[in-house]
Amino acid sequence: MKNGIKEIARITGYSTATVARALSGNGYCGAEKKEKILSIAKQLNYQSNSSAIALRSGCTKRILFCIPDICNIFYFKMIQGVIEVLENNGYYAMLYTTEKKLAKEIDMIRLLKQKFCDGMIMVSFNFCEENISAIRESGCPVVLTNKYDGQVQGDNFDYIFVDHTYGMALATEHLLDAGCKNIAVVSGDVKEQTTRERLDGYIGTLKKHGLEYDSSRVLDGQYNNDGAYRAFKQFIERGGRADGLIVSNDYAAMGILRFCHEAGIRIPEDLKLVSFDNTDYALCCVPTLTSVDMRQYEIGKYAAEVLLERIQGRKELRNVVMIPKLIKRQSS
Amino acid sequence: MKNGIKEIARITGYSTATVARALSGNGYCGAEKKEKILSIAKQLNYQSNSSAIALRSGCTKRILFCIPDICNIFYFKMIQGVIEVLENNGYYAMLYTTEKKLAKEIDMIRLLKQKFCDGMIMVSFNFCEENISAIRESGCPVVLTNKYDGQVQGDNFDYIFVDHTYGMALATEHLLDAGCKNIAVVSGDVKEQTTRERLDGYIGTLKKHGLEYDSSRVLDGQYNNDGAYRAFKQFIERGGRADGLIVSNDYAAMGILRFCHEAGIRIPEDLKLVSFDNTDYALCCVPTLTSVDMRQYEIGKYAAEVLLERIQGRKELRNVVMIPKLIKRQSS
DNA sequence: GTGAAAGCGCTAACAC
DNA sequence: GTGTTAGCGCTTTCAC
Repeated sequence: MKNGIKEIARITGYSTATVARALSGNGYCGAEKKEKILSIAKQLNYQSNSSAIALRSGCTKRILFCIPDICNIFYFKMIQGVIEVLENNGYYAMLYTTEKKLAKEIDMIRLLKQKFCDGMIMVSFNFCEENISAIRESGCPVVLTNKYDGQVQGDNFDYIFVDHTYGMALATEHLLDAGCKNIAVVSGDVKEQTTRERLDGYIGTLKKHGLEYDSSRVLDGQYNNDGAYRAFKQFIERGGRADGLIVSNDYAAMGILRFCHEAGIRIPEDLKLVSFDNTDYALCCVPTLTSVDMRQYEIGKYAAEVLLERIQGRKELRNVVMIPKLIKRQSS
Repeated sequence: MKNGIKEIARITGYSTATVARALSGNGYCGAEKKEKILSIAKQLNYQSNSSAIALRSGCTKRILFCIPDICNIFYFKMIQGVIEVLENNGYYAMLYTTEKKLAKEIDMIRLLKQKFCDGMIMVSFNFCEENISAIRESGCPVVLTNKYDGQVQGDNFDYIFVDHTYGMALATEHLLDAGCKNIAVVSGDVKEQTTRERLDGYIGTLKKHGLEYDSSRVLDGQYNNDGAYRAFKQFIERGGRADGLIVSNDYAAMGILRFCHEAGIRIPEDLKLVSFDNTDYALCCVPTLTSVDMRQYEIGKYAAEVLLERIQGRKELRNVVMIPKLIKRQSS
């Protein structure tokens, strides 16, 4: 069953060009012919073929949005930001998860190169020689959501990022203001860029206040709920003491709340808690969580805007840095 | 800058057919020629054009996965189920959010008709004449994740669903077993199919035990956190009493936990709580939540499998019903 | 105003 | 083994 423009042309006896003109509204077509064509098209339940249009026009009107993990509340607002901007500009967003795997990232870049999409927004924890050079080779518009220092003039990618160091400084300052003397941190693997950047903010702030940095107070909670629970539990059981705690994200903070409940540690009386991300879940906790808003919505929004500008032909580099914001609630 | 098969043929002096054979591995091509072709292809950074292949082959190797709301933990495991199956079969899943809007659903069906994808999995709270007839007209393979009674032999869609009535019966039975005498429900709008199906399970179980159904104990919490919080708060403040509560999902249950904490209602001592969905967040709460697993992972998995079978040519209808499972935890 | 024809990049049938 | 050619469905000159 084929029912393209050709078929309508055959039935009506007009040329394919005329049919195309009637259907698209571009170019002239007599009123009578147009009516007949539209009626036949409706009857045949005609729909244009998106692959043919993409092939012909060289533009798909879609963009690829790669995130490490779709099952993570952190990305909710970022996704919304991206989708809103694209939708307002007649583009579709296709979501893909890379599961933090380089091979999957490379696969997505390959897809991009195959003109599957007009551009890509990529969230990754590991921008390295391999994926960056693949992005360069693709020659297609790309926006990264991390800082990337090796960018050079003429590159085909831009980046948007949030200042993790500053965010951590905000959290640390806040706890110091609240009178905390021993601030512990439940974070992630220091091999990750984000973890290191945040650690800098923590150490820097302590130093600024003339306080000593004690590495035994910095725990690896793997950015997740159970990891945070176990890391802090172990810390306390080994005799660690803290009156302030900074946790990598709201989900992990829920693990801390759970442990503290079991251990009889009162929040905020015994321990003041600050987490990151300021997701909707920060409001659902008992107590509600003080959290550093990492501007996810704006990241998504600007990433999409910057990408569309590139697609529309901008050549100069464009990078945006977002400033985190501390939202105070019951937990501190 | 064009660098397709034609360009490689021009440079090497071979025919496009030979180049295509060398690149795809289909058909014969002399070793020497092949080597030269591959080397030039690499040099030119050649990648096949996905639109051209889709146009030519009539098959895109992608499927559209439409969900009402991507920012909802309920869908996490369903998404994983879908992605896993598709990935194992060489397909890509494209995620789209319809925001519970009929117009967006219709738009997605239009995309499907435009051969944007080979098939579609659609989650909707509102299968009606309009979207179902659009699906029929599309003639493309589709799987719905709700029960749809109007299906007829020859239809191009299948459905997978979970028995909400049974799930609600499980929850109600469990609370009755635990000794509850007054079981309240925080659910959603009865205009929605799901809400009505669950209500049937609640009323049916009460009746089975010779208990009276009191509609004032069934509250509309809009399936969300704040809605549940406010609905239950109002209920209690107006003098409502309950020793058992069934909440529409884990996220909403967190709103109940928050209210109970404020109101000094102890869980499970004063109020036994059962929620739905059994997401990871049920384990993060204090206390951990008894929750009815709605088999989201399996729904996603089977939806993808059934869809692929359709794409591969199955003509008979295929419908699957999943049985929910109660997972007992601290809250009851 | 309308039609004929070329071509986007690829593949497959057929010829040699 | 390799080349020629037609055509997937659409758009866009260009000619009439």
